[in-house]
Amino acid sequence: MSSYAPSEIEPKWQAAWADAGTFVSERDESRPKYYVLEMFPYPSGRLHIGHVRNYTMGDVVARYKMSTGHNVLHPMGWDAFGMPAENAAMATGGHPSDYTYNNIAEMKTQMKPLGWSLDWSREFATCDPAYYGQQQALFLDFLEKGLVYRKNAVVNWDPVDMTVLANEQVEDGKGWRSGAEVERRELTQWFFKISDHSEELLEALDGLDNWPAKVKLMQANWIGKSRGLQFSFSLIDGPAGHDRVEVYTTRPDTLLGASFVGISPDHPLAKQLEADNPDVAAFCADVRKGGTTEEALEKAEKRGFDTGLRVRHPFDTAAELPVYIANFILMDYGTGAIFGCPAHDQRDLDFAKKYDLPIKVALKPVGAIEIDPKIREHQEYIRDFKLNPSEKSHWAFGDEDSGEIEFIWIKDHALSFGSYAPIKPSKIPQMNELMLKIRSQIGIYKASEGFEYPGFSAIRYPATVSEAISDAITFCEENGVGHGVTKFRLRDWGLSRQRYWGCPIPVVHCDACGVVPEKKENLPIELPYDVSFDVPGNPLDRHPTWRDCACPSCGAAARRETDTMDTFVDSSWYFARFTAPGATTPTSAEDAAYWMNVDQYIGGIEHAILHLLYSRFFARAMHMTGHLPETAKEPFDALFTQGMVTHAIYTTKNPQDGRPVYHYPEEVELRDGKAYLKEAGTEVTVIPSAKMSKSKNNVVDPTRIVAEFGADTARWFVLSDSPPERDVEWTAAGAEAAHKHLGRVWRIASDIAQDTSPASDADEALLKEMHRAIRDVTGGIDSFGFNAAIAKLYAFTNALSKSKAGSAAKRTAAMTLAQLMAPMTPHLAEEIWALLGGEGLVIDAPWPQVDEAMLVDATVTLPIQVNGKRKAEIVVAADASKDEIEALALSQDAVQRMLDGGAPKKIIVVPGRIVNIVI
RNA sequence: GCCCCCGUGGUGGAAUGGUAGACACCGGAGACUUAAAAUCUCCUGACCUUUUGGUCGUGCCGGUUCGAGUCCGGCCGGGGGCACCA
Repeated sequence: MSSYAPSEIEPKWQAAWADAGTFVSERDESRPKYYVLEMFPYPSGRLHIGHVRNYTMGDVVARYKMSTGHNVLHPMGWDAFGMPAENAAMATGGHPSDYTYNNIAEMKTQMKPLGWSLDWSREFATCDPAYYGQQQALFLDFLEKGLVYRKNAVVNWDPVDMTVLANEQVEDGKGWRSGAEVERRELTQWFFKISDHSEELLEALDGLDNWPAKVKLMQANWIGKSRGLQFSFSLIDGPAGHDRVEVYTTRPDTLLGASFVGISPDHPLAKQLEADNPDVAAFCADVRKGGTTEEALEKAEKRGFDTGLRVRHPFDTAAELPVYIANFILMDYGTGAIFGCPAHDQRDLDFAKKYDLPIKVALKPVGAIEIDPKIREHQEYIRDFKLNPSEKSHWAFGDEDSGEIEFIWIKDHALSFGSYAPIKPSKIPQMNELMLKIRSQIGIYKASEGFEYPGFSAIRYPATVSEAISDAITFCEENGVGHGVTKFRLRDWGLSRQRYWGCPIPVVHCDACGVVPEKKENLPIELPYDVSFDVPGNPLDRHPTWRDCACPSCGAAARRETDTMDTFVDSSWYFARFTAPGATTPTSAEDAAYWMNVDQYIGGIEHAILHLLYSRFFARAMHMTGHLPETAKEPFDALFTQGMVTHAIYTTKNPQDGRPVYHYPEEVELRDGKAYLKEAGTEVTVIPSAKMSKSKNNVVDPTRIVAEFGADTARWFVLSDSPPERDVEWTAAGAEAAHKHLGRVWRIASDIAQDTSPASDADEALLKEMHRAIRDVTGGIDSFGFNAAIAKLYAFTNALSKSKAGSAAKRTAAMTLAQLMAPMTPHLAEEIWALLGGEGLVIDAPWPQVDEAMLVDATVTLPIQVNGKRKAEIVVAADASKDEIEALALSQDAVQRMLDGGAPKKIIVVPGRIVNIVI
């Protein structure tokens, strides 16, 4: 007998599907459509095992939906613009276009052997002029609708290379090539007005029932709706044109604790002072060093410059507050100016300590806990006591000598005060209990003595912080201090990139007419091929002729925009383009109406915010400009975010310099639970579950796996070992086990094909097992529980292998097994289907149906618990009454022993589940 | 720094609030074989116990419940994102 030979059967069935045109989708109004999409790849040229997992998950869904009568759209393309191609051109002298298209060809040859049910007839790359030309048309329509505009924005500027850097090109605040300290510099840039849609993008999240809750939460946090107070401090003797400082605060209830005002270095007042005062200019230049990321700004040491200017407190006109220029205030958020309340904000506290500013306590609890008046005298002890050094959110303040604690501070809940026992490590448990007690009372607070404004504290006995905020806004409005406003953290989407390998922005700069949109008939505005990458900066800027053009408005000589689009633009509508990839407009109405929305979208959690939010915005903008129907405003009906494929790293230390040396898995052998180098015998340190990285030599190459074991093994393994949303660790042993199992299935099926045994009384048990398998596998696929579905397939295979059933029942069971495996291991399934005489292709066969009658058992096993601990087990008829169950449960030896002659207090019988006896 | 997620045997993991460890890997024992490979069968959370059986056990500390891996509060540890990587 021959053996399982994937290298023979896989190409055979791939050819069969291709000949039958199985995966080419066409509109068919008579069948329900199903659009399954995996996030398309960047063409790195190297298929990664992570791609294999991502596309196999989509393939399982696609093939399953084909078997349930759906007209499935499952396309593939390339997210082909971006920096790696330019970096490669700079490093090796090639051209980004050649690099990209070669990579696409290479990756496609690596993808085909995996047997995914992709409709390659719809393939495109975002760097195809046919695609980006339509993107330019969309841009022009958006521009006309007022969805795009220009404004200044900050970029990372490398002063040596004279070029803009991406965040990933900034390392420790320095340019990756030049090593020069990066500066934040303003440039005029194009923006999409996504912020106009903040409210709607936030509210519509509620309707996305089949999105992971965590993605929705991340997006909601990103959009960052907040209610606060906007008001102005009047400036004392400010420079001309600056008589007040407008601030926005989400904590107006702490206004009485204000001790300084901070403005962004990019604030108009700061810029005025910068022009007038060299010291200010020096400070501003200094804080502009470093990258633009929020992380870099947050982590940077908080620094300020005392401008010498003073403002008046709106409620205490005798109090004057200093105005600082501070490096942690963003011009993009709120008004670019804040007031600092050190008593109730950690960052403000750090700042106040550093610049010796007053710390005014504005809030305190009222109620059971008495306030110790010594508190204010002991402010110098702030942070001198920690209840637990690792608990950053809890602070205790007090008298070091006596050990008396006067109050504690619980993060996010303003200040809480108390007077209680001395602190000693042994007392910490009691302290925690006390803190919990205080927690239950916090929020009932008022302004503390000494910082009151008549009328302000009187109104403030709200139950929660949010009520306090809302009361404070009302109070301020009534007293003519500012007004309540709603703000969003979401900023407009800057799409300009000063780079070559992207979609050119189709506008023209004319001396007479200004910024003029290109005419649609001139699209696509194609990238010139003859460019060089030997010097940094944008080759489009340096090109001798490309910029030259005629003004679309007046016809005079003009210059093209040389900025290209952010690659997120490319990926914000490709899903719509797949519905009509050849259309001469961005979309076609019939195709969009039929195929949209994406029924199931699958991709990495790393795209949870930006890509998905931008796509949601784009779908709305495309609807506003007539390119998508109203129903496609939320383009992804269901979203699934899958985990990474990880692999152990094998490392030893270089004896000379102690640096790590990374070894390929093939160089390592495992013995007695330890790892050794095969040649030298040196013991190797194993770092499990690490992200794959070329430099760490732990990348798994799918092409090699397919060559060694076949595509079905690779597909089976990436689905089998972990829940899809979690990371899976690739192990050689796991891959071999998967391969062995598929070989076993093949052998079992071959044996059954030869079997002629008559029907037996084991038939029913096997068929019952089969129906349970149908139920569980179907449920597993429906709920993205692929690993659970595969576990069930293992169990069913074991049952089939051991069954003494006759050949007819076994054949039925094996053919059903083939069908249930077909979404995961389609080649093997086709082979078995054909071997056992199945009609046509298994992919065309209707999905097996569960016979409910076959799922019912006559008896049921119930565990018996005593006080929640399992003590015995009883077998009862499925329809046994509660009384019968109770009686039988109580008669168990183990139960009698526990009862020791007494009577149970209570018996809980959960039918079909469990019995719990309370004694 | 801010936001989000995760934590169960030697390993990956399973478990509508209801028998923790399904299924698989590793390991062990056996069958087959001249032998090996392949294959097949059985065992495999820890501790105590001759068997029977018992105790403990889902990162840590508490809480809710007849019953908690699951729900709640507080931590600890690991990972992802933070707007020019895609």
